[in-house]
Amino acid sequence: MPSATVENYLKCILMLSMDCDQSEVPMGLIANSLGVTPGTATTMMKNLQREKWLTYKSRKGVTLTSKGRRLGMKMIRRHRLLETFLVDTLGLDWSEIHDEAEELEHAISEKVLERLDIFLGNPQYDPHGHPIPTRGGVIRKLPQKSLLDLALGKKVKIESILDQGSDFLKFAQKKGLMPGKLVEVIQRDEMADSVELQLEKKSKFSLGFKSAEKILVSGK
Amino acid sequence: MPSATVENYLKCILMLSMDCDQSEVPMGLIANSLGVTPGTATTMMKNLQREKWLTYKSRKGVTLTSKGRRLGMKMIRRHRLLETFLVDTLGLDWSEIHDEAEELEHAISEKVLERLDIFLGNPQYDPHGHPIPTRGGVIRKLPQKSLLDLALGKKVKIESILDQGSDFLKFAQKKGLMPGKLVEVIQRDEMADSVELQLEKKSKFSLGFKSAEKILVSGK
DNA sequence: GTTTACAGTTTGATTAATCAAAGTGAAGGA
DNA sequence: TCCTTCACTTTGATTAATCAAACTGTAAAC
Repeated sequence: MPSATVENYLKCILMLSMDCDQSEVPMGLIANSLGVTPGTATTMMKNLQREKWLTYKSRKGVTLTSKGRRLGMKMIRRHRLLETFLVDTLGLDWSEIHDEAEELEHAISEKVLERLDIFLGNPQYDPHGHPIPTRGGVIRKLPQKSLLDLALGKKVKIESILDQGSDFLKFAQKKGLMPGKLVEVIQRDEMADSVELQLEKKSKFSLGFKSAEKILVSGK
Repeated sequence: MPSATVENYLKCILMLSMDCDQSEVPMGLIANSLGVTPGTATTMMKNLQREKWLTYKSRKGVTLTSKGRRLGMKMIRRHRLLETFLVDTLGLDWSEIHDEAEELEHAISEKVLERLDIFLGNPQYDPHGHPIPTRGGVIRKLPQKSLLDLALGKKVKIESILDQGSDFLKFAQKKGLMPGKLVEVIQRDEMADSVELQLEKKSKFSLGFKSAEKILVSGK
């Protein structure tokens, strides 16, 4: 059985390969997002290759095997179902669940997870609007449109928040930037690098481009 | 923060010191119940002493410090609350929850645990009838009377099952030997080393002395 | 084409947890 | 008192995961 460390590496590599959308994930990204030194990542990739989780090409990067992709997907499923449980059932704060789920995902068995899934009513999205992979490892695509791509004056529904950091999430929650809420971009200032937003029944506020890009909205 | 291994050692030592009722717990018992070699236990005890979890006397045994007892008790609380959750909320089988809780207890935070406690309605006993320590580390005593100490023909309530093994638990569950059920000893055979039992609305069956001793009943 | 910068690799060491097997001390039998 | 036994301790080795720091390959910059 894979260790918690192996589970973390594979989940991380899968997520990187999903958003960089490149089959070959470079060492640097991996080391960086797991907070280990490059040497550690290199050593680890060789071990993971030996156990057929991925293929590793020196100075190129790694590609998950289907075995590796399956485990990575399983970890994402666990993580997101756990986050859903922590918010919906136990009432934890939206911004504090990531780290909790990060621990629990390595300790929960398949059996308990599937019971939890049933108990929660087979949710499709976690509290941040991220799609939960099915038991078979299929995951819905996120909308590709963010607040940055939005025409002025158009009201759209927030779908997903692309940030796991508790600081940004705390801010987003306070402002009402949460999945399901309606939002409108009323101003856009290229020079100031920011957009001005209006949420229903809330006062206006503005958001830098970098942050606005993290708020995904429905495509219609 | 203590590792899962340290948490296991301390929980184990606390449980041993509670049922052997001796402040000094011998090495052999510890090594045996954790399934490690004696040498491993000795080495570990020295490390645990260095970090003030216990005091270790060579060839005598170990005694938990109050810091050690507190952590051990916290682990028992986590374990039993988790078992309660797995049975009451997720509907897992009575006999399959021990190992699941054994993993989860190292991954769940104080915060999540206390939310879970509230969600479950502050249960006093786990599904096997074992008392759940309070947040402050106080634990109720188990009844001291087992089916072996019972006068013939007296109907009493089952309080607790002193066995974590899934085989015995599966058997007990099938027979209806569960906390809350009423039971009566109708025969007792010293030679055959067994007692004959009658549960309400069930057929009679018999139980060896060793097993009968694991079924605790109310004192009245 | 050289050169250089930097991404990535190698090497040597460390820490926690473990085992096997050799060694030892103390309590009870002779 | 001496000896034996067995519980416990010591020693030397292993595995997974990590780091710091020295080294190297390659692609872009000159």
